[in-house]
Amino acid sequence: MRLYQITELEQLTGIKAHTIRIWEKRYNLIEPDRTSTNYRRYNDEQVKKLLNVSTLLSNGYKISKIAALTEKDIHGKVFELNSSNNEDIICKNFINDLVKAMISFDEPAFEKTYSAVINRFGLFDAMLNVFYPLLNNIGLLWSINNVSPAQEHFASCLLKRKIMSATDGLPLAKNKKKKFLLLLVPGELHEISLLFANYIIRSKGCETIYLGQDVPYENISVVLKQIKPNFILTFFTTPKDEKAIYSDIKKNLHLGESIKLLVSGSSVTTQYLKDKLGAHIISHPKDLLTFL
DNA sequence: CCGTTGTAAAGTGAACCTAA
DNA sequence: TTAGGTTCACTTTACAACGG
Repeated sequence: MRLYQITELEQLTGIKAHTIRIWEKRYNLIEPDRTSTNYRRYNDEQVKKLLNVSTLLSNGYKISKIAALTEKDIHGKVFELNSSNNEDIICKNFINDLVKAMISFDEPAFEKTYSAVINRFGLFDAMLNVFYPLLNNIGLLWSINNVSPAQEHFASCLLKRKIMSATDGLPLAKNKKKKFLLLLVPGELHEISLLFANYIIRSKGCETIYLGQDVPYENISVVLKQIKPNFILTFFTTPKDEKAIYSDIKKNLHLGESIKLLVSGSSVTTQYLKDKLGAHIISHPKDLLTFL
């Protein structure tokens, strides 16, 4: 079983490490094992408990009251809350449920929550309201080390599969005038946003050519010549400043006048690429919808 | 009834130490 | 050098008690 350090717990639950320690001290809320050097190490059950606690907390329960409850009571209360009607709370509960399923590699539970989310929001709003926040929570989109812990991997693989099958279910492109090429350049590894963008574009009836991640620059040139897309959409999520991104694009991507570049991702926060390359900056999935 | 005061709970900040 | 641990003191908030 994987053990978590307190900062990871902070990430997963959104509760400050300091606060977690204080709760431990004042209420014995969660008493983790310690390393030989006295560092706290939390197990899956403890993470789940804290997720439940955070759910109750955001529903107006006092920490002192929560701390007095048994594990079973906490579970019961959280279960009741899932039938509440407040949008924010529902999202938060969904996210917590998904994190819980994820850390215990519980695919059926993940599927169950996934279906509930989709039923409620549809794929588009589910992505915005639940799955992006989830991925942010687990540090996936902004992860610095490109080796994801197994649980992140598990969750992102499931999500990818879901988006792909949703995309497959869409009718074929009707609008042949707009052809999009979607890809990630070498070094960019987080494919989910790209898959989601693919879904959005396809759902608007436009044609897409999906190349996925880690496409060598030589291959891109070949594809460009052959299929002549109207637009290229790509994401930059690995931390890198925009000047470096610019020079990479300038050096490696030879776009003619006829191809418009669309860029997005957490590393693209300014208008720099727009000024330098005339690129269209997508800072939110809704921007993409507007663009279409 | 309403403003004031007291108090406990909850969370935060800072200092200082040790481990990684 | 940074992350994590402990402790104390502080601020903020909620709420009950009080007195006019």
